[in-house]
Formats: sequence, structure tokens, C-alpha cells
Amino acid sequence: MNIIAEQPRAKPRKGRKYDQVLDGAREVFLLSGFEGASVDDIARAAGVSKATLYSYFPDKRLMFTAMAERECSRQASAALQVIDMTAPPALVLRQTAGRLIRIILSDFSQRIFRVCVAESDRFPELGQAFYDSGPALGRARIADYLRQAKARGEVAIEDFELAADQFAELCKADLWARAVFGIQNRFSDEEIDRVIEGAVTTFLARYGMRD
Amino acid sequence: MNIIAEQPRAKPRKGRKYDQVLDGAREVFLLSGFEGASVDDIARAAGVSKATLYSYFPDKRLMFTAMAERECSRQASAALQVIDMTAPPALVLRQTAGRLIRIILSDFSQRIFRVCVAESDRFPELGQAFYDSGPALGRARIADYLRQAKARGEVAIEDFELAADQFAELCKADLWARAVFGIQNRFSDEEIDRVIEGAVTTFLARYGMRD
DNA sequence: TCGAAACTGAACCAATCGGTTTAAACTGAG
DNA sequence: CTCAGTTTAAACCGATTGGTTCAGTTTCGA
Repeated sequence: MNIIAEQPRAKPRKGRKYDQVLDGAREVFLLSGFEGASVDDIARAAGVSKATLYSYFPDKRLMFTAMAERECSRQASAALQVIDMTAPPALVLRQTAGRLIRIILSDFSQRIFRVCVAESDRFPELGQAFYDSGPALGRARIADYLRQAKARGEVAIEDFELAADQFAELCKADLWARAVFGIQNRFSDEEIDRVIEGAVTTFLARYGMRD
Repeated sequence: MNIIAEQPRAKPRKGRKYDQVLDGAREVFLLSGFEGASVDDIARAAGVSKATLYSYFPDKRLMFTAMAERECSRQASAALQVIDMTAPPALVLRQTAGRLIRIILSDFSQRIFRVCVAESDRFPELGQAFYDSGPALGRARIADYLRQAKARGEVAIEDFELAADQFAELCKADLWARAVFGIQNRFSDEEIDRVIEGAVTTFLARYGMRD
């Protein structure tokens, strides 16, 4: 019906249910882990027959890695949050801390983290993929900003990577542990603000220029 | 043969192979997780028949929780490292950082952490047990020291729990992530010292008294 | 409207799972 | 030695696993 030529659709590979399958795989794998997930469950969750599943993926392992890769790259784009490279550190850090905490406390991040950690020796590439798309990427962004801030004389830093890692770690303080061990899953603004303020203040106490 | 009365031996419960069984359970569970571990594997690893296994534990789940509890309490005693409560912060922090890093980078801690995280929603008590025996216990110890240091006027801290958490987090910077995702498992003294010095310097920049 | 490709549901397979049973062998105190 | 309690190996159970097959239905571009 469309006069304009159909765009070739980036890699439908075989059929039209590819994403549907991966969605089902994500749901079950993130809930039960690799061994705990049964292929029948995945087919049911995907709303697809088992034969269709196996027409897309030769076996369960490849189903898992495909799903993990997709979720890691999604996480990567979520981590690519905009940083105003020209704003002063106190502002940028506070803002970045808030976003970072919101991410690491999210149900999604928790689940994919658990699976990646649990299966990282069954799937050696998996840990690397998560690391690259999450912590490493975030560190690079923060370090970039810190470099520019130093050029403006706003901070005094020698080891930018270490500083960026330290800031990210400061943002986790207790919150992350409580979440990942299932002790707490809702956090009040007060709890979060306490950690944010603590992280920013400590970080600037070390690296900030007294103005 | 012993004239002195036999001490009643704390809870041999049934037989003499209790520890042997738990050792086998640990080996397999920590390697493969709960679902990934087969009872036959555990029996083989324990050097014990499957019937014996089931004479100690009514099912696989209880076998797992018993093993997890034992390992958590072992971890707890490992965390109970001696802190010289009278020494100055720069010294104590450096020393504590070194020990803490050595612990969190150890193969044992990595494995039990993975299992606890992975199975913490299948076994809700598990996450709490790990948290209590590890992070929470360590924080309490550090906070205790910081309180005494403040009494001596060596540090300026209001929120001791937050400060302790921050210090512990600073010690992880990157090292821990690289280890837990299987990217790196041997760390040079230089890598570790860089993080230790960074943690101590940043922490004291915020909380230390200029003397 | 036609036909190939995609999809379905269910039956089916061998293997493995957690767990039980049994009859025989081992252990150690009295 | 005796005897009760432990331990053993192996056979066994029903359920579930990852994976295959196939005859039939749906989908959709030409």
C-alpha cells in the first residue's frame, strides 16, 4: 500500500517473532537464572511454540547469550545519560549521583546484575559484557567530565579513572547492598538524599577547589 | 582409653560424616549454584553415598541452607579482624582497607557472594544472613572505631554509619567489579595500593582533622 | 488467490533430576 | 564376639529436562 519503498528492516533474520522470543527469554531467565529456567516456560512466556523457539536459536545457551547481550546494550544506552559538561561539579555530581542511584536500585538492573554475576563463569563473556556496558561506561563518562572540570580549574585530580570509580562507589553506600540482597526494595527520598549528599560532599572534600 | 570423661561433642546430630557432607555441599553449590548442583555430584564430592546424604538432610533445600549458614558464619569470624582502637586513623584505615580488600577479592568470598546474590529470592533469609555476617558486621566495627577516634578529636564525623559505609565502598573501587565479573582474578600490590591510598586520602580529606 | 515460509501444538525421545528403598557391609562400645 | 547403629552401592521411581519431529494451520507478499 505504501508508495514509498519498504525499508529492508534491519535483520529480521528469519521471522517476525524474534523480539517476542527474546522478551520471553528475558522474563524467565532474569527471574530464574539459566539453570532454573525451563525452555517450556520461556516458550509460554513468549507466547510462542517451542518449535518456533528452536527455529530461532539452536539451543538454550545461545538463547541466553542473545538475550543477555541485548539487555546489556540496553543498559548501556540507559547509562549514556546526558551530562552538562559545562556545569559546576557540585551540580553535576549531585545530578549524576541521583541518576546513578536510581539506575542501580531499579528492579531491572538488579535482576540483570544477579544473572550476570551468577552465570559469569558458565558464560565467561557475560561478565565482560556487563562490565563494559555498565560500570566501565559510566566511569568513562564521569572521567570525561572531570577532565573538563579540571581544565576549568574546578577540581584537582590526578587519577581521573580512580576518582570516577570512587564517586560511583560512594553513591552505592549501603543502599545497593540492601537492595541486592533483597533486604529492602523501596527507598525513601530521605534515604537517597542522605547518600547523595554524603557522596558529593566527600568527593568534593578531596577533589574540589576551595573557592 | 581416656581416663578423663569424654566431652559430649557438640551436636554430632547423627553420624560422624556431617562436616564431610557439608564440605561436599559447599564445593558443589559454590561452584554451580543451587539449581546447577546435582545431589549425585554432592554425594560424590563429599565421598559419601546418596543415602547418607539424605539421612542428614531431608531434602536439597535444607542441605543448601545449612551449608550457606555455616559459610556465612565463617565469613563473619573472618570479618572480625582485630582493630587497634587506639591507633591514629591514617594507620588504622590503611590497615583495615588492606584486610578488607584482601577479603573481598578472595576466591571464597567471591563464590559465596555469587551464590547468595543469585539465590536470594529463592531463599529470602539467605541475603539477610550474608548481609549481616559481612557488610553490616564490617560497618559496625569500623563505625565503632570512628566513634572512639572522634572522642579523641582525631576525626570530625556526624553520621558514623554512613562514613563507615563510604570507606568500605571506597576500598572496592573497580577492583571488586573486575573480580566479581571474572575479568581479573590476580591483582598486583601496585593495583591494590593505589586503591588503598586513594580510599584513605579521600576519606580523611572529608573526615580528618587537619593537625 | 495462490504458494512458500513461518508458526503451531502435541507427541515423542533419551537423559537427568530429586528422592526412596533394600540388602549387605562396616563400625565401635560393651 | 555381639549387636545396634551407620554407611554403602545400586537399583529404582515418577517427574522434568533440553531438544526433535511432524502434520496441519496461519500469514503475507506477489
